[in-house]
Amino acid sequence: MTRQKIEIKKIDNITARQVTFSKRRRGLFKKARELSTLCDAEIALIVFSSTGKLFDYASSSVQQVIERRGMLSETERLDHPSIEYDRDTLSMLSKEEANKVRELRQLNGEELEGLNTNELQKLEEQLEKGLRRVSKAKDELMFKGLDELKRKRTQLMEENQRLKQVMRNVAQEQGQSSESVNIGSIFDPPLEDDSSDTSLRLGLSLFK
Amino acid sequence: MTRQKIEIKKIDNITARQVTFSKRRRGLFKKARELSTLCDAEIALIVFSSTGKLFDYASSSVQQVIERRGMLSETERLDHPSIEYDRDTLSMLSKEEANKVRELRQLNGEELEGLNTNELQKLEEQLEKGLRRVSKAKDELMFKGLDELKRKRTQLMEENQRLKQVMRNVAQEQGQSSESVNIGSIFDPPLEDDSSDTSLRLGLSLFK
DNA sequence: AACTATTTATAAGA
DNA sequence: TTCTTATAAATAGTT
Repeated sequence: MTRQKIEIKKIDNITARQVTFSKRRRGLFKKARELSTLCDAEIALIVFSSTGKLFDYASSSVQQVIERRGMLSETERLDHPSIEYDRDTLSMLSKEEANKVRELRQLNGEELEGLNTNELQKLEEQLEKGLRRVSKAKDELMFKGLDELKRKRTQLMEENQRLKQVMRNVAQEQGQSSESVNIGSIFDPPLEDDSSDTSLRLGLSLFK
Repeated sequence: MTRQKIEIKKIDNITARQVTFSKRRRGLFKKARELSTLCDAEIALIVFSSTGKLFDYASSSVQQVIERRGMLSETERLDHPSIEYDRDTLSMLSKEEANKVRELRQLNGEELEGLNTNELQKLEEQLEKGLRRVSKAKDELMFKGLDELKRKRTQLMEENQRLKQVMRNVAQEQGQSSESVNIGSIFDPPLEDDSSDTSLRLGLSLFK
């Protein structure tokens, strides 16, 4: 590709091969990153050198991409058809689907023998559909829910501390005097209502 | 990269993004094939477009490469290109690194002209290192930290509820009688130790 | 690890 | 989509 055009076949010379591997590997990973960034694609790239060394890259995580791929049916993998997904119903469906998927996975071969091919076909479709939804929900959760979770956790810890402090005050005062305590105030700064925390619940439901 | 140099950031225009995806995807897969052939490397490449369409390539089979990767120990997988990382400080590092990476990515050509080659080289190395750290930190967060946060939140909410209930009891009793309240007990059931949890792995097994 | 002559990839436009 | 083309980027062979 430069000083001289090369033929794309295995490089015999070991040193030359390693040099080329090193150069081209960098180029390949760079291209993968660029594609991911430019086009908002989810990418996993796994490379083993001829010496067995592993190099990998993923826009999200290798595990996640592998799992996502695993959720597609064989047909989908071969034909790579597009999958459109409905963001709006995602959160409601994810828990339900996750449960369904879990149940289905627990069915073993023997239990399935009672079903006919058509029923199995439907079951499989349902399973795959559910898995895809779960996968997408997980994507959503991971990229959006985490910060929210952290915030919530901090909030809870703070309130917890407040509550404990008030309890200590109460205990102390009960033990020493009869001075009244303004207990009502501890209920005042309520936790933000959970209903505003859709993505959090969505996320959590996946892992239960 | 031609008629005009482009910045590596998400392409806003949908049409342009799809065109670029299509072109660059071909390029990426070609490079992957060439690397595999020239250097006798085992490669798997999985790409999901932003519309959810799957494209994949493997020199052998995707499944085989995934399995081979899965056979490596976690240490081998995490540490391979000379990155050691500290689990305990990971969450702090990841944000810091993410910021660094973001800043570096935002530097455009003009800003970089002031730096000499050596400095650019270092900058690039730093960037790459940061990217790898961020990627790994994300893995960790996603697969371990999330569940931890979730559990913590649940625990905190439960304790919170307990505390509030006791407070209500106290308030009620103070308002009605002078019967003593065993306040000490509310400090008894401490937060469960974090190290014993396995629910995340159970949950994730759904996806395998 | 650098250099550089060429090939290759590709952004924009048709 | 496909092609064209000017230019940026990658890289094979060299040092």
